[in-house]
Amino acid sequence: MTAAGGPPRVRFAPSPTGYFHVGGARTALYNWLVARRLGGAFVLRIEDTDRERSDESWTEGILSALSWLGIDWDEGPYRQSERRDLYDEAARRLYAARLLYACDCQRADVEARNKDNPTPGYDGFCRDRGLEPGPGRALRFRVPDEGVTVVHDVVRGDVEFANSTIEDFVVIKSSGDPLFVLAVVVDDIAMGITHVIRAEEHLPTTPKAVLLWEALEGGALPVYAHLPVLVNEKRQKLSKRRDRVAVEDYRMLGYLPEAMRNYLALLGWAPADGREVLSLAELVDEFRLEDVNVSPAFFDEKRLLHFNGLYIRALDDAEFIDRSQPFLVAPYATWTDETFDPVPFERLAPLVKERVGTLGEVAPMVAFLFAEPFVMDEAAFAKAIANDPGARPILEAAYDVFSASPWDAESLKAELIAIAESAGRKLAKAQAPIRVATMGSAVGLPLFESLQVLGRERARARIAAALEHVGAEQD
RNA sequence: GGCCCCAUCGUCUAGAGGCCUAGGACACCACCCUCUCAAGGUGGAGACACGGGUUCGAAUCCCGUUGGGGCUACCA
Repeated sequence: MTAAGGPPRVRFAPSPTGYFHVGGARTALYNWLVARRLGGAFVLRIEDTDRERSDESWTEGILSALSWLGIDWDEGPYRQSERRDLYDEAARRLYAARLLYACDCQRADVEARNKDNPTPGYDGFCRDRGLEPGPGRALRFRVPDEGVTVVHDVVRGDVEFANSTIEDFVVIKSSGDPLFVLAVVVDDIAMGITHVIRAEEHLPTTPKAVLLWEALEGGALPVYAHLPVLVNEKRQKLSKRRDRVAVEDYRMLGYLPEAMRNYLALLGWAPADGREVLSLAELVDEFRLEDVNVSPAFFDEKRLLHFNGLYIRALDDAEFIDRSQPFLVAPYATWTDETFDPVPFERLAPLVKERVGTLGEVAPMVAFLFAEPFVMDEAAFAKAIANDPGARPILEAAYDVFSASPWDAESLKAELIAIAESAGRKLAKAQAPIRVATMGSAVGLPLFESLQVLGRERARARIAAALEHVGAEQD
């Protein structure tokens, strides 16, 4: 029987042993969606029973990443390191019921005995030795020799494990510290968890959890849901060491949390119709654990980028300007506070918004306005000016005409069209030298609006400088 | 090796026996739009791993093979 009826209580239980990656974020999201949809509770629990590898700074990173994603918790964060008494008590109960036994086997001994064993794992050597618990002795769970343990999983159906294939697993280390499988079950029971939603990699340990849950008389088993793993381009499970997929990295690159959330939600789940852009409210409303896919999904940054662009363009101008602020200072900005001016930025912002995939791309696009000294892309200069014999007359004409022309985008465009005509070029070809001379790049924001904001003096000064530069090179 | 999971375009997926000549999206290609770059529009190429069943009929159900993945710690 599984827990049913009533609002669900779910938990997200990361271990603070490294940076928070997108796989964990997806798991947290799915848990959160289940809780919010059914009016349940989302419990946050830090699984730091491994004192060697756990570090408080990783916990802080997890908390901040969750907050950034808009995933809030109703209880916690609990820390397993502070709940030691509960695990000790559970172990005492299990030992008293003769479900646990002490073991002093060393790994090497077990392996030596298992040399010819076709089904390796702990061989039960200490099962009936009657060793007293104590320092240097681990406590193992006595797994039934026969029968099967079934894991009822909403996404995978029933998964059966023959008890004969489950070894007598350690529950308390020889140091006396509890092992995660015990801590998890004790906590899930104590916290009234109704749904255990986690990554597929935990599926093999789930029968052990079920055995412990029953041994501890935890009542109705939780509903299990093992989500497909997220994989890299080589189809391997995303790993903190191998793959650069920290949520924090995406945040720093200028991804929007709502875009990340939307993308993550679609990794292993899709709404009934073909919609892909879904608001948080829609996600909460439509997400169903039963509809989660079973096969691994590749975390595709290209697709994430697409979603991010969509979300950025959907921002209204004022919000875009507001959200860009953190990305207009170092290390994104190549200028100093003294040379930055919010007014020109805000005037070009609507044009910037249409052209960036991440907020991290904003600063480079407007750097021509603020960076001192002005930075020139030498390759673009060579192509559009130095190696183009027609560039000089165009620049000279622009330099002259711009001295008196009305200074607005429309007039500037008209002037350049006239210059292009007399140079026998189309506007697309004629604008290149001016663009490179004034903006330092062959690509970027629309030229005329940019010139208008740049200002007559600076525009002409840059054209003059380009002329001088090309003159020097040709001498 | 053992246990377990998975298998639709390169990628994320729709598809729950006839609606499939397999739909959408990203990426890719072409064209249109266009002051560059984007964005946008139109079109194109691109998949049911294989073999057996079951059935009047299978991408959908069953079995097998192959392939991929996870776990196999006194990590989580």
